[in-house]
Amino acid sequence: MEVKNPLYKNQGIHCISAIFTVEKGITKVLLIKRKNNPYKDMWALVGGALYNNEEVEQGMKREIYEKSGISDINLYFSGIFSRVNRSPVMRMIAISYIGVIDSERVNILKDTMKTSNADWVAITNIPKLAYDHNEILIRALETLQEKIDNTDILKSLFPYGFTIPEIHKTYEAILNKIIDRRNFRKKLLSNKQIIETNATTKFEGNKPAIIYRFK
Amino acid sequence: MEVKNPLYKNQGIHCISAIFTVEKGITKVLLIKRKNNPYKDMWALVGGALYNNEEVEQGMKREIYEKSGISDINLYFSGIFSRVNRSPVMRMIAISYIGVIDSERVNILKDTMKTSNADWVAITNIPKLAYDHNEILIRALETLQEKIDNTDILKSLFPYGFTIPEIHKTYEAILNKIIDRRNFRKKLLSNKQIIETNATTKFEGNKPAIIYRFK
DNA sequence: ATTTAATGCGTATAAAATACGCAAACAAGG
DNA sequence: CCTTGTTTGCGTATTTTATACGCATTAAAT
Repeated sequence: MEVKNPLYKNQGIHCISAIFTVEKGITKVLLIKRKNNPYKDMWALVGGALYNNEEVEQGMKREIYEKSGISDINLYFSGIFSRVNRSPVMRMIAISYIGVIDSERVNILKDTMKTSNADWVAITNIPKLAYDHNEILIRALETLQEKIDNTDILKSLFPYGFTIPEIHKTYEAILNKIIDRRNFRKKLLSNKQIIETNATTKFEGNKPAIIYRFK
Repeated sequence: MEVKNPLYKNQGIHCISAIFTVEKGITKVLLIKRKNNPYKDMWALVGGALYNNEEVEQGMKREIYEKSGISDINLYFSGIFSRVNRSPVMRMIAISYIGVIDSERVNILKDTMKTSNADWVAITNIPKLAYDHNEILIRALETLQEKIDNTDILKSLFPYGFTIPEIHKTYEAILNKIIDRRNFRKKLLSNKQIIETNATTKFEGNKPAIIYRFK
């Protein structure tokens, strides 16, 4: 069967991911620099067009892998962006997800088929991005805050273990507000997924912190 | 600019809505009977293809209006369904929303350009639907339960007022579990959006109930 | 030894959720 | 007219969760 109605021909899906990390209490997002038009040489969130032979989440992960090298990441739905002229090329509807990763665990590809650069950029320092990616990023930050308590976001940030002060600082960075240190500890340790190791930090000029890890 | 890569040509978006109501403690969803192929004469959720000149939520509301006559409804995002062959015609990605309405407030169109019938069907009695709409409906029911406490869903079901026993029964129907009557009352009345009228129900063989309404 | 700074543990209070007792209001039936 | 059956409406007691905050412990620096 062939569709005749031109009202819905040549639509496409953009799979856009806001990939976050937190470095020393600074929330950052992965941006790539576009090699091609449209928006050549502009910074953008990671993403691209969905292929006809793949599902949306699969397309997200392929784009993430192709443009950053990241291959193992959990994604969470964030939003849909369908302004009619959001792409100058053809009608494209963006579906956006968020993901979180420990930036020290991965080496980001700086040059690929379609990107000439890539970097973790503090969310307080975001330039004008391609397409409507600034808007997508704003929604992504809200999603990040909404999901932090009921997903493995914190776990993704500390694959090798963490101290309570470390993870507390990260939590505050994501929520962008002060959380009582002692109450945070209590809530965190009531989580059965967290186990204490017998290691501690050392040589930092004050009391060493116990290292925990996620099951 | 023209897109050459055939990997993402001729994709389309399905805007699919699961519109719910609750009648006497029975949760029901609006189904329409398709007039055309594919899936001619099968029941389906309300929806259709997004036009190139409209945004997703706009397309949802247009489809709802065209196929049911409902024109005033709040929608909440539910899910994305992108199985490669979910449509036999061309590559279509479904975006689904839920909405809730008091079925007594509207007259559903039974015959339109594209539908030969329409009805409120109890969720325990859903037939095999067109496309992947059974799957979309399962997700929609989850969304309905997730959103009931933090949206105007209950308000939509009682546009003219309600008694506590009525709304309690509806709440239990949606969550599909027993909620303590007295605690539900307390929680509901702590909501500042609810005001007491000086009317009560009458002549029902027991104590009359006070009629409340939403601001 | 003392100071300084951060960690780890504890208690007290407030707010929200849950469990459940019981009187008041009405219709129906003797 | 009084009793029975049923549902509404209001109340209290308990548990759980969230919030506020005091203070001793540990280690480096002096």
